[in-house]
Amino acid sequence: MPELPDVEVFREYLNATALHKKIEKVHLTKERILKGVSRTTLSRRLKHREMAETSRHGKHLFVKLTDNGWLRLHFGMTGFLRYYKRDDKALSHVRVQIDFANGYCLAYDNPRLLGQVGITANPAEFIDNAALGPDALKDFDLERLKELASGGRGMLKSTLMSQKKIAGIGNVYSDEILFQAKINPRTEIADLGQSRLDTLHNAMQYVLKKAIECRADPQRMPAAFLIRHRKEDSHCPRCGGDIKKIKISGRTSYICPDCQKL
DNA sequence: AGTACCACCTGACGGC
DNA sequence: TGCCGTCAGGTGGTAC
Repeated sequence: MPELPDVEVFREYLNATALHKKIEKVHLTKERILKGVSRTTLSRRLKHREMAETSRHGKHLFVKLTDNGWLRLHFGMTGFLRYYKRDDKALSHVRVQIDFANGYCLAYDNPRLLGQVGITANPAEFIDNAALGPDALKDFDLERLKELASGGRGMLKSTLMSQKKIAGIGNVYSDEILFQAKINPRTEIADLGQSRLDTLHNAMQYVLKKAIECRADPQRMPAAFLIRHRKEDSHCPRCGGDIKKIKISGRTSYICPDCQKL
């Protein structure tokens, strides 16, 4: 699930719960989730410190530790955060649990283990090393989209989902953006004229902002959002036609063939 | 460079 | 009820 809007909501959640609290202990139940850091280093970096601030780039959440680098969280397909009192009923797939002195903890839960937990000196360094593109919401103006369109080739949907070109958009929100912009996901990016690039850019900003506003919860999103109709045999909220499920590079995509003509 | 496909994991769901 | 195949919103590697 976690794409840019979801991770932004996690960030706000962490800000509202776990910030500025003394860390007492770190429980790591699945070492596999760690990336580029050892169990002991993770524990040493966190212990006796506090989470001072957060930042997000694409689907990565960064948490600054007082005087000691940044914790990095990536959520894969099934990760999420939960802050609760330690004696409350435990979640089923907690991979990292950070205990605070106040008796509460922040749990990183991730059933499928496809995410990553790491430590980095600072977000900029990680973003650079990973060669991530600009954040789709914070750093992606119309000019950058035009640059991307003039430089590259390929299907629009693949471009939107490429983290090295634009960071933060995944399968669900690329479908949503293309649906709102009325553009077919197989459109060649080089074939987009100025007016459609403009439309696409507006749709990106609108969809991502609106999704965050709705706390990344499809139920709260406008009825005109495709995300509420991601199943077979459903109807386009705009024209009433049949929503189609197609495969693009092995990923499931939902489109309205009438609104999104090639 | 782009694309298709597989692998990594586990859980949910539909069909039998 | 239970077993089995299929699929899932991410990413990275492979071969073409």
